[in-house]
Amino acid sequence: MVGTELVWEKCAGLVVETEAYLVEGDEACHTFKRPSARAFVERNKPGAAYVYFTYGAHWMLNVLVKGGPRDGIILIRALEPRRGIDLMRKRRGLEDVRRLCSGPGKLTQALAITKRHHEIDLCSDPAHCFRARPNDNLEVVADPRIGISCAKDFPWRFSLRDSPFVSVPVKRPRR
DNA sequence: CGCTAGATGAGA
DNA sequence: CTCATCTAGCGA
Repeated sequence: MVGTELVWEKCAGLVVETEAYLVEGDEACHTFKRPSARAFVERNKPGAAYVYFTYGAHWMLNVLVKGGPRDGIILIRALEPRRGIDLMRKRRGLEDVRRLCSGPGKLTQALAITKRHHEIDLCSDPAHCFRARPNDNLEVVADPRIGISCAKDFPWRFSLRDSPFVSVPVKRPRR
């Protein structure tokens, strides 16, 4: 998904950072402890939006993927704003383009994503979808997930190499 | 720049 | 009680 364009009504941005959560056996995935999350996976097709509220303040946008034992939920963590930037600025109350969508809670605020988008199909609505883009030299790096308190070792945070739009800069080896 | 505190609501 | 976060406020 990194490198695709997330289209959201009047706004759009390049996906530059995601995190993968595995439905089976991943302690950090909602399905590990929540029957409601498992029911969501059961009743939905791949491409369904999984939107939830956390820390009493922030919405998180996730996408359901399916592949048998590799069923998963992908958290969209950061975007490089491409369209509707002034609208994003207004919603965020910020000017700096790099800070508009550089975090999972920031991008939902910039795109006005809330509970009402939970469970919508992101494969059938042109106003809410991921568009493939021609990417010639796309370099994606994998690192440990951040912001979680368990299963920290899985290197399932994926980001566009050297993107200045990610949430937390990827640690680069010194040279 | 880095660090910390605290807001705030839903699920279990 | 925990939590896949963010920002203001403070100090260097």
